[in-house]
Amino acid sequence: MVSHKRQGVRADIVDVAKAARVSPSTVSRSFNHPDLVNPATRKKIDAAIKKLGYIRNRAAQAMHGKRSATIGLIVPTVNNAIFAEVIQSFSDQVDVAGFTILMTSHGYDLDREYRMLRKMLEHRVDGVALIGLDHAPETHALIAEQGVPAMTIWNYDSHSNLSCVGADNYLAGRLAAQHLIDLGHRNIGMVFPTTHNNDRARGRLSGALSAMNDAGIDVPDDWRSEARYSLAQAKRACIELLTENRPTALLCGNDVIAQGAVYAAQNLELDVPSDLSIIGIGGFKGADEMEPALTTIRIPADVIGKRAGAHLIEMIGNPSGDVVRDECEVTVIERATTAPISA
Amino acid sequence: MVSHKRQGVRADIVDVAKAARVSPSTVSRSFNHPDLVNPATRKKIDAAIKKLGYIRNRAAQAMHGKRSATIGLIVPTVNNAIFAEVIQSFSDQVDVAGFTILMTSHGYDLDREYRMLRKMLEHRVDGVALIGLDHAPETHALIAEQGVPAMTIWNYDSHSNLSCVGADNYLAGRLAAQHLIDLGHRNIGMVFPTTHNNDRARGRLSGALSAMNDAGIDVPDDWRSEARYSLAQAKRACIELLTENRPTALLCGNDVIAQGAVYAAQNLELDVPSDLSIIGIGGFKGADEMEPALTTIRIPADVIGKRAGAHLIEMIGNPSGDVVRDECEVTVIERATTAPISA
DNA sequence: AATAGTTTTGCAAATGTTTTCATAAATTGG
DNA sequence: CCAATTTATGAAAACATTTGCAAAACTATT
Repeated sequence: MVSHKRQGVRADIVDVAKAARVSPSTVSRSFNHPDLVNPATRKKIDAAIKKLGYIRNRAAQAMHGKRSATIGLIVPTVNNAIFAEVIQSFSDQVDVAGFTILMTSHGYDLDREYRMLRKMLEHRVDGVALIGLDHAPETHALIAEQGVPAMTIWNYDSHSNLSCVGADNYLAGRLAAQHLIDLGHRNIGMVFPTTHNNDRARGRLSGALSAMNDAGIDVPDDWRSEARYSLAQAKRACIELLTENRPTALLCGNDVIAQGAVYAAQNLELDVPSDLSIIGIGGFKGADEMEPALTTIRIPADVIGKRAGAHLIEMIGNPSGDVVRDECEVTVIERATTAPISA
Repeated sequence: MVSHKRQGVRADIVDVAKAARVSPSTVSRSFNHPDLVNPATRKKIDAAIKKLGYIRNRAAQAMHGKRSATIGLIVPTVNNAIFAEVIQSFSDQVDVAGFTILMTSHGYDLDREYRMLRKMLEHRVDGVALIGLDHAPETHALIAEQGVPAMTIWNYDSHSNLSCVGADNYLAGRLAAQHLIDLGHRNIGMVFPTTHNNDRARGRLSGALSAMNDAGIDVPDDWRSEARYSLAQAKRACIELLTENRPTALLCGNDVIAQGAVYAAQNLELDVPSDLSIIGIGGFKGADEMEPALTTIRIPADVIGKRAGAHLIEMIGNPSGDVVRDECEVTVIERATTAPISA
């Protein structure tokens, strides 16, 4: 019997070559440029691969300056319906192009985001995707310095220096406010998440405020409330707001808060929408299945994720260095939680 | 001026070595065994690293047979509150140990899961985590053959041949049924997701059925309904079930279905819990914030993810080959959607 | 000041691929 | 049937690290 490599050791490209009686180069070519190798030889090689249970080593490949076939995805948190949706569609999109996702979360900590980016670069990802446009200066610097194709997901900004695909949150805020104004509301309460390190919320808020301002509507300070991302918190904040004041409508910075607002109204025995109109922003999947179905400004997470993936792959394919900015349309989805003031 | 490497090319460990006037080996050691290098030298090296913006190459490291510092995570979908929660806590846990997650989803397609596993192995992940215990035979074979530390998350099974950490779904099903039975219910409808390729649902269903059987309760065929994972679908299924029959309680295979059931009841003007008790299984974060708050069997996603991460890291550290099986406790959380039959 | 012991460093080989270049074999055209 | 192409393969260098081994530089001990 011919001498074996010791058991339990993973087969190697040269083991495969030996077994197929060809050179390692040919095996490598059979993977990467199948058209350059004789079909008959390829068959022998495939047989050897199967027999030995060979699994190619991407690390070795990446080391060769070739693509690592990975894309870094850095998100604030996975545990959030709306991010989960983008992540899923982004992941699906890059998967078909043969990429695998390296994912980390930073819990809205920009320093941590920077560290995660470094980690990704250590793994030599072929590209990175981040959420939103708020990043530490070092993060921007590192991306520029390393020249890695990068893409920010979720926000559109016509002046961003990083490529971006997403929605215009300012516009979303405006649309939400405009919808309420169009229905005749003048006394509008606002419940938003904190805008610190959160450009989404910031954009929405200032958009909403500007629309209100244009319509000559003033929002008193105590008609504005801040809620963190949690149904319970949102509900509590809304109950508080509604017991002290009595706006005819509530503009909520996201759908979770809006849902909390609906619960708050139910809790206070206010009828939605006849006593109180409620509008959210986001359009997460469950929103039209609520009772009553939520009126909201839809930000199309699936489309955004998908397009972000496509753009990033394109950028990896030919790194022109040009920044791409792709605006995804936001739409007002009128459902059952808003009604004209007269009703 | 001394000749430079051409601009724009990433610095390399030998560039750093040159800049710090030491050998590449020393630089490498300074990363991997800092205690073996003189603090003064280390300082010089750190300065050089900073100056050149050097980022170490994990690929090259991995190629050396060392750890790749990545863990593969293969899930059915990210886009599901309950998985998102496990993913997050798993990810946090392995992150502190320096690992990065390579993540893919397969959309409940076991063939695709196998392909994803191969992909992970190509990247030489140090370990893999899968969801649930239903996998293609080739998946099991590949894991065994490659000897990669593997862990299944979400289900506990005292006889599983793969390491597992999770809850006993059979028990969860039993507890849910028992809770209703204890409240005096005898006419119990059941709404479950499809049990094909879904061992979670299968376990829960058979657990529930066995408890009912023990109590001498029979569930007629038309009191059982199947709903896919979606609020809208669940709601529809429940409305259908409730218009044709009038059980006093509904046992739902997961919390999303339970929430759909609550909506269905509201839609039919049935009061929950006085006209109809509803119990879910899962305990997702939003459940206690619903109106009314959902009674459910809590399966502690965060604990499961965390412990799974810990176990897997442990297995990577010393690959004894022993399978670990860790059962996480399920608890009935009695909230506002269940009440005694007499009420 | 010489010896032994310890700490710190460098050399060179090894890791698993891909790729360039060269060569051999097969095919085509005259 | 010979030259000119074309196609298929192999040899060897390259990629960016890590590590075993040995040498060199210190310390401590006498």
